[in-house]
Amino acid sequence: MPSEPAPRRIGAADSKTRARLVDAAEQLLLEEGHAAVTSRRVGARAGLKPQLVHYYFRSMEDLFVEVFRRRAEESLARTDRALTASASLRTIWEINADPRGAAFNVEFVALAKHHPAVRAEVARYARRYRAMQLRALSRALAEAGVAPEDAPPMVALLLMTGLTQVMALEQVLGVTAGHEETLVFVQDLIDRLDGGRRAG
Amino acid sequence: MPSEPAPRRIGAADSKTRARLVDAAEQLLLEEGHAAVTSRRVGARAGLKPQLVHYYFRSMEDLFVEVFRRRAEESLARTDRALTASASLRTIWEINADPRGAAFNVEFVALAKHHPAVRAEVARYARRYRAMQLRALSRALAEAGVAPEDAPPMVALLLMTGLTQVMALEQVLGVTAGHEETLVFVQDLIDRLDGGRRAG
DNA sequence: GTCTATACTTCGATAGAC
DNA sequence: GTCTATCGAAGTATAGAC
Repeated sequence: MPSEPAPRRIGAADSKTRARLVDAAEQLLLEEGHAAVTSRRVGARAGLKPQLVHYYFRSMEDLFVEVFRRRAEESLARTDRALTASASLRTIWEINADPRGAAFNVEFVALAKHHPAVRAEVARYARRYRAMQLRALSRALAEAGVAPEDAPPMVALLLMTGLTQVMALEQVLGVTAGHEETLVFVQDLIDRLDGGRRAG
Repeated sequence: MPSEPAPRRIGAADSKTRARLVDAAEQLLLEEGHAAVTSRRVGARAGLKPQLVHYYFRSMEDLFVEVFRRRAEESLARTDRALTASASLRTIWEINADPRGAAFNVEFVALAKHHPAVRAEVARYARRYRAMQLRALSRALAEAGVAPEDAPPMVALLLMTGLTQVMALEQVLGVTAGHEETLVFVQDLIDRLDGGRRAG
């Protein structure tokens, strides 16, 4: 049987040096975009030799996946805590409207289009996040007395997600016409629903 | 006075060769993402020497701007034609739901984050497109008998834009849970509004 | 007005030293 | 288990020939 072409050795996953490289990659990704995340620049940012990137990660794609995974897990945990503390419509909206992570999304969606490993990881996270929010929103809408026929939780969730994402994205471009008006409208709606429970 | 540092000569804007380079760049952008749009690869795709890219464009960023501008103008013209022919809610929705261009958006938003010239061009287009749609949607909602207090046109437009964008984006990831349900819901709503004009 | 020869930088990756 | 010396390929851009 044709043995594998001698895989090169990869550093331990719990290495301190490895964590520093992931930190550096994350910073570069946020500040300058994924095109700036090269082994040389990551090494320089971490104060380490660039070759170490290739020692700890089989490829640059692997490094991207690791950066994403770390942030995604943290984000899921934070959202879970917030929803456990309070599952009101207001809380769910605020979690969605939080612009942190919007810059990340832009970079990782672009990466996902052409890197299968990144795409798989982003998709996995998107599904978990969606399911978590859907559970909370279903309950919150029911408690607010909104009938599922009038506003199916999944439809409401996609509308909310889309709205916050498009506004975060336009913020980057400096296009903010209508944002304030829309935020006021949505928050009024939520106040009415959250306040007047079982009122319709 | 310190004269400019000798700008190098740039090819004519109406050159046939130049158009071929823009075509090649557009193809590469769609197929493999903006990271694949390098002078070498654009040249190869066009069947030309890579140096020609630098003859016709002062920088790679200029090439990106040109690719974007060409598509954006075409898209604006197409939308304008569609809205002139029919300004119903259904038409406006269908224009938005058209997934063509979604792949482009992902690439150019990522580029815009770190290339000022691209950002300015994308923002300019976004504003024009938004204004064009807002005019049409305001009229369509009024004709359907929807009061601006119940559904302000700007709010409705941002919701619609966000919804179609987030679905197009998730399509790329292979995450389509809830999409069908949401499409049916929206289309039912539109049918009711477009059909029962002045019904409320 | 058009194109090419060439310079110089940076890239990802690996083989082998400690 | 950790790190470095080094490679070949690919990147942008310009000066100068036609």
